[in-house]
Amino acid sequence: MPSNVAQDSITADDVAELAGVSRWTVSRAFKKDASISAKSRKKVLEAATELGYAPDLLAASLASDKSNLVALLVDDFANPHKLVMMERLTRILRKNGWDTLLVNTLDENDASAALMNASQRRVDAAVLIGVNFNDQELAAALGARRVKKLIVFARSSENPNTISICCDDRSAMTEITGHVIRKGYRRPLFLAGPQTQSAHLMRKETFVRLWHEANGDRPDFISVGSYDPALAYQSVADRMRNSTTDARPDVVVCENDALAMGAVDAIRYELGLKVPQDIAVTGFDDVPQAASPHYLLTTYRQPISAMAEGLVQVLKGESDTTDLCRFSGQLIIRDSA
Amino acid sequence: MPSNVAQDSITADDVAELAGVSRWTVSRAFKKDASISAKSRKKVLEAATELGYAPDLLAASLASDKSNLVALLVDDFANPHKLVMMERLTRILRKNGWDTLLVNTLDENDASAALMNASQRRVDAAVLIGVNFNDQELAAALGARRVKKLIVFARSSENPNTISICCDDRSAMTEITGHVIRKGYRRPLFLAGPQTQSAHLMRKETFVRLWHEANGDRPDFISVGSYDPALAYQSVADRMRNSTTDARPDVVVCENDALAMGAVDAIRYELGLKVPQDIAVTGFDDVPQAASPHYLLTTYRQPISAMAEGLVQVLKGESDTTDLCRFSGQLIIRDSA
DNA sequence: TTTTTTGTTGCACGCGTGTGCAAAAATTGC
DNA sequence: GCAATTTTTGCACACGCGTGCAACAAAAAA
Repeated sequence: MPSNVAQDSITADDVAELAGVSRWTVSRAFKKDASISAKSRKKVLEAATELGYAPDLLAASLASDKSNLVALLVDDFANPHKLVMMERLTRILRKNGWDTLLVNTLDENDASAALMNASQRRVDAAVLIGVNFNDQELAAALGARRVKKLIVFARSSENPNTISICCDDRSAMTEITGHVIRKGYRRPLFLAGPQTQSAHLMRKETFVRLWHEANGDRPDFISVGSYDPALAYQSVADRMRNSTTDARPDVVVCENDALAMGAVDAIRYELGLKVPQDIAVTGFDDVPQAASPHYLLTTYRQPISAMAEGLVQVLKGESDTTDLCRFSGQLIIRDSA
Repeated sequence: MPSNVAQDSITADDVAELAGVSRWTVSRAFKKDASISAKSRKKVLEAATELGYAPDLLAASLASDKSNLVALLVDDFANPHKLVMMERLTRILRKNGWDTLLVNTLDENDASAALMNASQRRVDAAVLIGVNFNDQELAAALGARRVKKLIVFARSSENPNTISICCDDRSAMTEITGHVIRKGYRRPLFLAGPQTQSAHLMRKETFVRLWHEANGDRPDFISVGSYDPALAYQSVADRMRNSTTDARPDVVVCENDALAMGAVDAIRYELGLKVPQDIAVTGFDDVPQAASPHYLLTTYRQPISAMAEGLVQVLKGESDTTDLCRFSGQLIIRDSA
């Protein structure tokens, strides 16, 4: 090999030389609101285009201690709603300058290992959209100051060190309950997900309380180990197979659409009954499949985009923190109830 | 503030001091197969645990020119199969030391902008699991040496600068076609996705060719603009609404499950017909929903995990490159055909 | 024209780690 | 017990860019 000229990576120095300015001016040309004349910015950008230069975000992160990276922790890939959230979050984050590190926490025994790993990449924040996070572990991870901001998305969290961005579960469930009561159903069954974390109990408790206030009795409920339609199918089938028609619920109120879809299928294909004539079903999330003619789920749509914008505010440090858990969505009434 | 002691970030220097060794020994303690004595590694690791130290991956990437980061480009969030692939890829990549940058390319007018962005983070490779990638743009992005490796996952690509990891579409479709022919269907309709890229045509062309060889006639087909069940629903409904029973297809062979699910729903809820008695349907991918009693799709399961392991081989630079497009999956026969 | 103000540019230093090589220590052979 | 090995350790330098400040030029005011 004859010479040792720099081969692939062009740096700001190269651009500086070509543009006839200093390296720092190059840096400024790429920074919005930087103190630089229009003339030299133009010079620099032209030189950059000619050389095919783009700033190295790794080096920038190291130097500025801001990575513009957000870790997205997910542990529940059976729920199609996660796909919706990922799409919305990645898009809106990107629009605002953040990239997304997707972390699958299914294998980790605890989320803090994943958090640790994310922190090694200096993420500006970790966003949890999963379900199985132990509040104590989160607290520990934050205590060790491993990650700058910890945000629980689309779920309420009681952990004071955590920022929760979600819609008002209580008022949402109140709408659903009101609809169910108005429709005149008499024997509800609440289908809940994992009962391990307190944050998951809100929807159930709200429903149970409101129902009791309205009708005097306390609705029955069952829970499944994860938000998986197949599991919900099994649970509902097992539960109802031996019920007499009289003892059978006439409406299944589900914690979310993933469970509701399993419930609908079980009612139809396992019990041979009709939805909603024999048993009605409600969901939560309004996943795309909920609108299909097969399900036509009555459900509740969270304002994911607005919530994602709220997340951006938090990242920018411009949030009022107070209203982040009071987003309100929309009850979507379809045929299933 | 009285003193200026280092507050949050503990570096290798801190650990070195506590362990009584040099910073470079600390570095070695965290590197597998490094030349270091068991004794000093133990000392270092204990000190690290005590201080809560973890190596900074940003600085490491910068120094070593290896980021252990892979960009995953996705532009198709309506297809539930993407969720399966993301889960599998993130898990297996992580197990092998790579983190995943999730890039939503829905908004980008072209994938090369997304590639550029990923390259600024020095990703070791970009993995495409989307659909709307223009081969010319890919070539341009690679030509500018913006990204080290470009991998097309679960799709074949003719671009020579690209590494394609996928199952053998031809033999997979041959299995499906064989099943359809053996079942004795007479009037097939092929339901295809976007017809913009040549890589998408393989399944259709294989089916059409084999069918023609077997039965002499050429099957009809329609295509939809994206792999979205709702779109497939519309297309199938529009297509068949006015068909007489005789002219109607008796089997709809779909490019994947997302389309097949839309087709099944259209047949049932728009045309009021039965699957498979009136019209049969086949899919591709074996998404979780395909196994639900509502669809029971006859479909083809790709060996995603094995393919992901193949991807790891490529990342490690240990691949034989040849067999990467010859993975073979499994025909899953259910009730829909 | 001189002084003040505003706008623009250059630079030393730091961010936290890896690499390759040379010095030092530990181990082995005779 | 000494030399030849092998293992282990330390170090200068590099990675590419941002920050804060000081120097400089240009425009505005006097």
